[in-house]
Amino acid sequence: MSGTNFKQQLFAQFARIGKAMSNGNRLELLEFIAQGERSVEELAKVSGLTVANTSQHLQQLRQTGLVACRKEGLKVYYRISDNDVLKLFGALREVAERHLDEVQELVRHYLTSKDSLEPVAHAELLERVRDGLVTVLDVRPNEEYAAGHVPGAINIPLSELEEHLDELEQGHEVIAYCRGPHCILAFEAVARLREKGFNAHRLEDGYPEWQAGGMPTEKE
Amino acid sequence: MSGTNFKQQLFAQFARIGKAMSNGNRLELLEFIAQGERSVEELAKVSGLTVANTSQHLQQLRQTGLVACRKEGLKVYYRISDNDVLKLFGALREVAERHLDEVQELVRHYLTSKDSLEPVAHAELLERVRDGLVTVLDVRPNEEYAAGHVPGAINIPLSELEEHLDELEQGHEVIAYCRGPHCILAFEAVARLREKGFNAHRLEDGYPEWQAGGMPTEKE
DNA sequence: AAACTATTCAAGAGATTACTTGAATATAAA
DNA sequence: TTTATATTCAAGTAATCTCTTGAATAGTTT
Repeated sequence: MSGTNFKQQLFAQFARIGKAMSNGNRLELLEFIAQGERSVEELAKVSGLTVANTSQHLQQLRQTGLVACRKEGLKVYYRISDNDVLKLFGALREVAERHLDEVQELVRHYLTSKDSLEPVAHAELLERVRDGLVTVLDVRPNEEYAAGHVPGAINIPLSELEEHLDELEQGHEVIAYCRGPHCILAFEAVARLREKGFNAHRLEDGYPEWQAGGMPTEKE
Repeated sequence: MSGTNFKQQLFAQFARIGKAMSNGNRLELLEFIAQGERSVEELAKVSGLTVANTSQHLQQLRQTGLVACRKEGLKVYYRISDNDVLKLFGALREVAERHLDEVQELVRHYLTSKDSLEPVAHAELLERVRDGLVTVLDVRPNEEYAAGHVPGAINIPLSELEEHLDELEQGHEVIAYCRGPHCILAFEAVARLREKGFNAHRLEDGYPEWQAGGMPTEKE
């Protein structure tokens, strides 16, 4: 039956997108690329893969239309091809965070393990802020920050973190927070900041919990 | 570095979701399930797979949290676990339709091949409607239908098609339309209706083109 | 209990995937 | 032209995936 045949061919094509996203290294590359155009070399470096391997993954992403590239001189720069790819990535992430026990486990483990993340309690944070010892970093999107945030916090959405590192003082301690304990924005911010040499920590819970706990807030 | 390790483990988990969606048969099953709870046997039948194979695919979907199931007597009924799974599927579909040439090719080929789909032109449709010969079927979501539709068209979103087949007369010719030439809702409706024995056809283009072409419209 | 049914489990064959290694291209600099 | 650099290509290996087949399990009916 040709209708069925069409359907199967169609789903086989859809599956190519799934396949492109079925490898952790490729997803990591995709996320790096989502932060802005990157060359193969840069991507290989941040992902820890060999250049050849990186190149092969990138070509798979390209063949399914998830990324596009342009050549400039010796280098080839890869970028996300379209906004809908980010939406897809976000949807995948959400499903994973909500339905995979392993993800929740993983987040909980890393967020609570002392030597890797040390969350900072609410009261403790206020003290440190008063003493002028810390920079509080809100990594949520601009709109959410504008709707209310921790007093004195500066806003750098996670996606723009690398470009705005100059707003943070190297010596200063940085405390990052986001939406809540299940939101991994803050974790990622801390991980990235630590890679850059910052003394970064994570706020226990997120803004909703801060607010619900009766702590002071501030609006734009 | 434990931060990097966390990240890689996290992406490896995300990749499990991609892997679950990396097979055409599984995606087809997922779509059937999205239309309502189905037993393994039913799913095996509509997909054309063996029962054992179907069961194995279903378990993969279940292990990644995309579907859930309940047992009732001898049968096991599978359902979509959550709305966010549908969002993910929709996002994947959109990316595939917009970025894979093969999908566009496939749709164009099947949509234009005479013996399988025969699109109906705008002017021709109006004539047939006037003569009371056809039922015009709008397969878009309710909101879109409410915002404007082809005069006299009835609205059955694709996802509810099977449940509302009684609104269509068997003998009557059915002309389906959706958002546009790249939207495959209408094609699927036609394919499914034909499987059920209806004399179904597809409207050339979709509602935006109909409107843009200066044809009459109607609102809720 | 015995027979039946829907589903799952287990093992195996063939295809596909991920990564490595070393060579091949293509562009830029000397 | 020669040399250097960034990327891609190609071949090979180990691991994984899909599907088939036949048996095992769990629940229903007789």
